[in-house]
Order: sequence, then structure tokens, then C-alpha cells
Amino acid sequence: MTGTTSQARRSDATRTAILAAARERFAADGYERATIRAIARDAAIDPSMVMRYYGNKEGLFAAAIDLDLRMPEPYAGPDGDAGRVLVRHFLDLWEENEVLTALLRVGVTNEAGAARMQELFKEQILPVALRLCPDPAEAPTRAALGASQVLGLALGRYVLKFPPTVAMSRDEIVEWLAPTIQRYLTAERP
Amino acid sequence: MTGTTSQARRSDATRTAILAAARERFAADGYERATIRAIARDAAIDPSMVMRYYGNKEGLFAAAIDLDLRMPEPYAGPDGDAGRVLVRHFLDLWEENEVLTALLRVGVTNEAGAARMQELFKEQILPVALRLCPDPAEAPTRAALGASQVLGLALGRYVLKFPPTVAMSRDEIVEWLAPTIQRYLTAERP
DNA sequence: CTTGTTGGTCAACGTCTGTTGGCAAACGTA
DNA sequence: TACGTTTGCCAACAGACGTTGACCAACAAG
Repeated sequence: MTGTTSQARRSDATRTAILAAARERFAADGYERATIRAIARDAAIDPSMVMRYYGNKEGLFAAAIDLDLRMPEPYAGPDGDAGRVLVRHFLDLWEENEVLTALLRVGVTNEAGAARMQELFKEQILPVALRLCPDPAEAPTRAALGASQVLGLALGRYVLKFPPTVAMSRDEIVEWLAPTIQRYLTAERP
Repeated sequence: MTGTTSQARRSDATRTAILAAARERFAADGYERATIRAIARDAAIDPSMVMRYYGNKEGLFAAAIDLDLRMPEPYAGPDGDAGRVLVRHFLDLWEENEVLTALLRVGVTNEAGAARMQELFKEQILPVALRLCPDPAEAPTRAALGASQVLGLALGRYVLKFPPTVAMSRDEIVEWLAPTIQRYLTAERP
């Protein structure tokens, strides 16, 4: 052995190549059609290497969608354009890499993927809503409403590719969605 | 031959049993995991019957998701609670059978499914927006925004099963979403 | 009764899947 | 040099998949 803790291994390049290929394939094809053989081909290695480094397909998927939403701190401004900040942040997240697309595509047909999405909601989205909502008891409902709008837009824009949704500019999306999110999180119950 | 046009065939019961089983499986499992063998087992017939009646798996899927959204006529009331009417109508559609769940689950990972969703949007949703929007040129964008909210909610409630989204009552959902849809369709551009 | 059509089963095909174990080369250390 | 470990490839397994064609039973028409 060359070291005690997390020494750089000679195979790190291969490991990350596998992970990158896996994210691409999961994002493009979903869980079933993203075969280990295809991922290995993209990474230019043998399929058996995937098994050695990630155990099995589920392990590979778990490693591929390990992400942090980096939710913004509670907004400090006088009152809320929290909606604007949040919508912009999610657009950034969705466009900076394919992890979220992969997660959404897989979550729809795969148990583990759906579970991971629920986890992200509970551990990273809900806390933000708890700080912004007037009544903490309403936070889960309000957060879920906001998530539904953001997920729905991402679905139409990055997965189903509805032409009008794809054609909108980022700024247009922010201007349209921000008031919705703002209302879901902070407005008085209808 | 017993008749000239669309005579009742002796195999109609089998045909509809296959279709019902197919909708269930597609809704529960998505395209790949809904195997013809499993569908045939549910319908208590041989897999080869599916091939004979629907040609191949794609043909079966096409037959299984042939649906009409039955969009309501342009609302006659003084001004709009079009939002309320539309949200309630979509909740009805999603809950009356599994076709829409099947379509969403498949559309996310299957080309034909996504294409069918775009078709439904263009042919059945867009016309409604054209009647309700102030400026017809904005109708596609506004309709797409409305679709994103409705699809997002359905995703959370019927597919991903986010606990807070599942827990909401139909009336709660209508009260929260209706103003959003109303604004997307009719309010002045932000 | 005979005959053609329809409804249905059975067994098999070729292909693709995730996964496994063995073997060879490259490497780090002594 | 010698030796254990890491990295990688190759070939194969067993199971599941969509799909096919041969075959049998029930029926309707002459």
C-alpha cells in the first residue's frame, strides 16, 4: 500500500472517465437503456472495470448522481425576490452539467432514482422553504409546489424538449416563474 | 368474412385485456421494464398474441396511449376562472385512468412517447391557449408555461410520489395552481 | 361433413444484458 | 533483481428480451 488515506490512485483517471460517461448515458437514455457496455465503450475501457470500481450498475448510478444543490443562503434583501434568485439558481444547476437531467430521467422509472430525488427535496429544498415560509407547518406543501413548477419546466425544456419551452430565454423563464415561486413560498394561503 | 366494416370480432375481449394490461405496466414500469411477456401474463394469454394483434412492442405502445384530452370549451363566464376549470380538468384526467401516467413515464425515456406528448400539446392544449390568450403570438409560450406547471405537479404526485404533493387534497391543488395557470394564460407579460 | 378462417398455445431463434473469473502487463518497493 | 499489488483485457456464463413459425381447437359457411 502506498498511503493510509485517500491517496491519489493511478486509476483515478479511469474512474472519473467512467463516471462522466455514465452521467452522459443516464442523462440521455435513462436507467435501462444506459447499458454498462455502452458506458464502458464511451470511457474506452472494458465493461468489467466498471464492475470492479463500482460493484454493480446500481452502485455506478449512485456514484453518478451524488450531487449537492448548493442552495443559496437565505436572501438578505428587504423583501423577496427570493423567487428570482431561486429560479436563476436552478437554471444554473440544470445547465452546468447533466447530473440533474440524468437524475430526472432515471427517477421516473427507477426506484433508487426516485428515492434520491425525495432525499434531495427533504434535505436541501425543504430547509430553504422553512426559512422563507411564514408558517413552518406549511413549508413542506409550499416547497413541494415550488418544486413542481421547477421540475415541470425542466421536464419540458431539458427532457421532453417542448419547442416553446426550449425556445424561451433564461431571462424570460425567470420573469415568468419567479412570481409563481415567490407566491408559493411566501404569499398567504389561497 | 362475416361483415364489411368493423364487425365485432370474437377476439375483442382479448384485445382489450391486452391493452388494459399494457397501460398498467407502462404506467408502473416505463417502456423497457414493461415487457411483452409480463403484459401477456397479466392478460392471461401468450406473448405471441400481442405480436399478432399489435405487430410489435412499439405498435402496442401506440395503441395503449391513444387518448383524447377532451379539453373543455372556451369558458363562458364573465372573466376567467379558466385556471380553476383547467386544473380541475387535468386532475380528473390524471386520476380517471393510468394512460397519462403511462405516457409521462414512457415519454421521459422513449422517443415515440416524447413525440406523442408534443403532439398532444400542439393539437389539444395549444388551441385552448389560442382562445384564451390576449395575443395569439404569445400562445405557445403561455401554453407551455401552463403545461410545465401541470406536468410538474403530476410528476410529483403520480410518478415521483413526493409525500407533500401526494398529501394535498384536490381542492388545495386547485386553489394553489389555478392562479398560476390563469396568470400564465391571460395576465400581461411580466 | 367438409373446408377455410380465426383464436390461441408451444417451443425455439438470435441477441443483448449484468456479471464473473482467469490471465497478462505495468507498476512500486525492497 | 525479485515480488506483491494494481490496472486492464478477454472470454464466458446464465438469464431475459422481442420476435417467429409450426401446430392445434373452435368456429362459420358451403
